[in-house]
Amino acid sequence: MSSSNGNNTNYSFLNKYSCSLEATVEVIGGKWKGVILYHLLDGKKRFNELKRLKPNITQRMLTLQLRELEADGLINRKVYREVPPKVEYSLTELGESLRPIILLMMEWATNNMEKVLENRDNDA
Amino acid sequence: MSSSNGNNTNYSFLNKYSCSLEATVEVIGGKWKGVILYHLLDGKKRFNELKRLKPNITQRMLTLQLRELEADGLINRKVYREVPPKVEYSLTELGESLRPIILLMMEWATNNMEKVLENRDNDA
DNA sequence: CTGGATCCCTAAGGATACTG
DNA sequence: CAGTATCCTTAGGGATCCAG
Repeated sequence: MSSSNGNNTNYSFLNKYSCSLEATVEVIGGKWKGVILYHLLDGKKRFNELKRLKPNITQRMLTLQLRELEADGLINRKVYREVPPKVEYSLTELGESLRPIILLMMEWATNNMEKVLENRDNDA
Repeated sequence: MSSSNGNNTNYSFLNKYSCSLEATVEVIGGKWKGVILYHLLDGKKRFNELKRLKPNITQRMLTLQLRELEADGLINRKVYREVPPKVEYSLTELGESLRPIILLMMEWATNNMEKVLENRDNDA
């Protein structure tokens, strides 16, 4: 039994989150995290590349979200010590494991978001 | 061609969101929305049932999130005019369409959240 | 039982300027 | 180029009490 070794090594994260879903939402739920991950799905990107892909995100927020994604182990940050500086972000294996979810979320919006907005308008 | 009829009826939601993913995140990204949807996956639930399933959500927040989900057309709210009051929430077809995403998010956390928390601890 | 109304507070996010 | 450092605003969320 998994609980025979004193502390339960599996699913101990449920101490922090009362439900698995909460955890995933927290990990990719930041306003820009999902989008960043999405853009990294097709390969590594430099800081300014990401900023160009999302012009309405501020440098500050981009940096913050990248740092959090890095701290969670979802992305790698590779610094090239040159002048001018060059930093490349890429998905870790853990980040890669989110691919199906990201793609499904993209697809869902494409197929259903119009309806959602119609519904909102109707009872507005 | 889809653009031949003057205004593009498809994907007009991209005026509001610069990326499909942002849209989906907004729809299920509320702190409790995903969890509520999850609990509705296996059938309709009453207000207090949901509250019992998530004791740490306040009545106010539960009400608010339910209202938003309803406004987006993801859930139905059926009021039984009796005393005491009885209200049942259930998924609409649109809400049902989120099932694969919800389940995938659950599964992802189960398989990967431990690693995420380890990563966080390590560079904390 | 299912909320609504009110008050409050923190953390998420944004604007702007500066820097190695 | 790839960030920090400040300052500021707001919306998300919580606590509590009231009500049909």
